[in-house]
Amino acid sequence: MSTSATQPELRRKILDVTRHLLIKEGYAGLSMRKIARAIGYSATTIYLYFKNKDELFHTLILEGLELLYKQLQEGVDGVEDPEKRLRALCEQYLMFGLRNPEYYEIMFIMHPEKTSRFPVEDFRKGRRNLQLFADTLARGADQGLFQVEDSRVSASVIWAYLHGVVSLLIAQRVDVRINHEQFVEEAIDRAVGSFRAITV
Amino acid sequence: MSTSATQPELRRKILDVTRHLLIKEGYAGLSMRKIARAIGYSATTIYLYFKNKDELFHTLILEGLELLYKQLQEGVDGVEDPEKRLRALCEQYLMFGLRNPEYYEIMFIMHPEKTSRFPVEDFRKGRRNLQLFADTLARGADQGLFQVEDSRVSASVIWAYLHGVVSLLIAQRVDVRINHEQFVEEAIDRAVGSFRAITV
Amino acid sequence: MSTSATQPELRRKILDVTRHLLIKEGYAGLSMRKIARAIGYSATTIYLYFKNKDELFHTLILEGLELLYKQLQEGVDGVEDPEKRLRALCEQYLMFGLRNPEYYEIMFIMHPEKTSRFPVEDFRKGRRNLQLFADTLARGADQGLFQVEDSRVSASVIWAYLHGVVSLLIAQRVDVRINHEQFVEEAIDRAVGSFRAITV
Amino acid sequence: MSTSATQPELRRKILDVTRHLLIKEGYAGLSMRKIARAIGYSATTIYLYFKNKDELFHTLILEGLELLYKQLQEGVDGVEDPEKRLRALCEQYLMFGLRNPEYYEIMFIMHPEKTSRFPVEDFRKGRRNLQLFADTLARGADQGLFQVEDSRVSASVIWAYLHGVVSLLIAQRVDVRINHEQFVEEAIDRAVGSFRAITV
DNA sequence: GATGAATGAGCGTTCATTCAT
DNA sequence: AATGAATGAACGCTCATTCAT
Repeated sequence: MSTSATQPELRRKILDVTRHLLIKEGYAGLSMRKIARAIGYSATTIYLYFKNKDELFHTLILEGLELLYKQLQEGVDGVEDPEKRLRALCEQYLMFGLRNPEYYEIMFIMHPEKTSRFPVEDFRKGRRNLQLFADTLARGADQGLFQVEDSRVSASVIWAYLHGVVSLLIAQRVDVRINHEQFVEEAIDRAVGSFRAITV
Repeated sequence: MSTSATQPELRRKILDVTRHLLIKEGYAGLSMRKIARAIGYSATTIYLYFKNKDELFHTLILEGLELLYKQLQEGVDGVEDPEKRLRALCEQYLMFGLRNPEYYEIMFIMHPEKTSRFPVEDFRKGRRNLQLFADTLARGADQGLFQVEDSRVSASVIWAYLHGVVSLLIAQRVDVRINHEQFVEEAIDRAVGSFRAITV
Repeated sequence: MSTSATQPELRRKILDVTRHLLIKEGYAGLSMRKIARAIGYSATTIYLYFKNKDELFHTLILEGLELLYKQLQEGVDGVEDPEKRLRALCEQYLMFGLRNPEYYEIMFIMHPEKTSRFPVEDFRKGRRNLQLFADTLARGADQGLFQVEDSRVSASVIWAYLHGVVSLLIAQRVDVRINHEQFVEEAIDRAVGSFRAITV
Repeated sequence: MSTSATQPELRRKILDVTRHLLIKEGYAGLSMRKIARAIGYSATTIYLYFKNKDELFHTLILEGLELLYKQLQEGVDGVEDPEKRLRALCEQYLMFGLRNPEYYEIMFIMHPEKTSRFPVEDFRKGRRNLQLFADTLARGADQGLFQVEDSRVSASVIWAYLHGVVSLLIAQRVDVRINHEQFVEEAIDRAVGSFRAITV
């Protein structure tokens, strides 16, 4: 698929190390040489496993999107009630973002100028995640539980909310004197609640 | 305040040009030499007005925070009704972000690796903006209109929501097939609505 | 002869592929890895057949000189008249250069910095080609048909003429608005004619 | 004209050093770093005087073409007799090539793959030199002294001859046991002679 | 008040080559 | 007979920054 697989463990190591360096350095600050130093190999070696920097990051993006999709799916597996499903999606999304800030950074925060160089395949994978939200919203709307006009728009709105929460936390921009768990919980509550149809 | 102020107009020009270049080039793509070329002075000259690149950007961040504060204030000026105030704050915040993506980028999106080098002063200025939300929420809660436990936490939540909306839009991550105005409007509606106390 | 000959067909394939790649890529743009990819073997394999890049090219140079010699010989085979022989040699030389620009490039155009590393053997082979010209000139002079003082010098002169024609054409330096066939023909005519003894 | 002139002597020095390194290293083997080392400055400094490697070489090419033109012109200045003019042009051309092998290398030997990146301006300058030959040939033909059909074609032919002589000598491919002066002289004699109309 | 001159560090990438298997 | 794994050196180039004037 990508440059001959040669030694799978090292390939894995490169991906993992890159991922972790991303937290400290960010995309812009991360160079092939730094990655090489961190894995204890020469910079040239990385090119045995990835055609170039873009491909390395593209691989990480795909992995992240895949992982997120799996976690979202598992989160809703067997859950029938639309609101419970929606809540589960939100929780899974936040959990994913907070537990995998490195993945999150390249997946959703990286500047579009860089992003645009990656194949559309990525975007398709990304949309699949959004669709999970849209489907759940649509189903809830059908059952009269959610107040939704256009499920795709609403899914984007809730995604934006969650994205805001994750990215502020990752960037350590939420005041330290605030209880982060309480913050996250309230964010979920209100996000989910904002879709609830008022039933008198 | 910072490096001998010598010739105020030039200092201003540097800041403005930098800000405008930020839109086109992004932070990573912006170099001192490019700024120099754009203002028609030598690169060295910039160092007469700003100690280094960090300080230049730090100044812009402070300006942005100030500008945002002013716009938020103006938006609520004379508006008494808490919900209308909250809505106005949301609208102003979004408008600021979407009209000044350069400011927004360095203020709220830039990687912490960069940010951490900036003085705490910035964060204080940032908190002042959040406080406007908190105050409005608190006032609404006092009047029984909002359902709020800890106004600082809730302010952070609504800020996160708005931040999500702005940053997805700036990063051009919102599906082009979605009506962006509708998206923004719904985002505001739900965000504000999520604080409304249910009054039967 | 050079590095254990192991599997003759593969050795042959490496040489041929290299030769063909030379046309597209030129010497500078040609790397061992590209050759390896083109023959469908690993880069390491080439080193089983050739000590290093130099030896590979050296082998090609020798082959080229050999091929040129054969073609020159065939061209004059059975031709008795000195002027016709000389003309045939010129034609064969030009034909060889224009039909095998890859060979020609490494044989006669490549920078001496590279060439100097090659064994003198090559130059001996090269001289043999020149000798064909010298012999023909000498014979013509003996018969009073050519005006030649030192046949080796004169052979070098005519070689230089032909080399100029080939290398300008290969390097695409001859104005496109000029009829190249006419150019080549005139070049041969004058070159041959310049040796003709004036017989009134 | 090209990157700010800053310190003219250093700019000159870069050009001269590059020119001389070209003999030893050839175009392909010559790097910005090598040039930098040779002038005793950092590689970065070169970029203060030339936008990039291409511009540096392009400047040299233009200089060379200019210099050649001047020498050709001076050589025929005041010379009326067409054959003497033609001979003078040949002599000047050869002298230029042999005395400035570095200029000659980039002007006429460098691979077209590189050449094509240079502006057409260069080619125009190059054609101007060829035109001097063509004009002289045409004039001689008008006077019935030269046997010329198409002066542009014939000029190309004589240029090819001369180019062959220069490039073989520069590349040190002419047998050392041959008297080079004799070789050059004979080359000129025959080249010029080949245009002479046979007058009985 | 402004700049010309210069640089060391770093970037992504390619290369010929080696060595153990 | 062939290769997978790895590397040091080099490439063209850009960057933020310094310093003397």
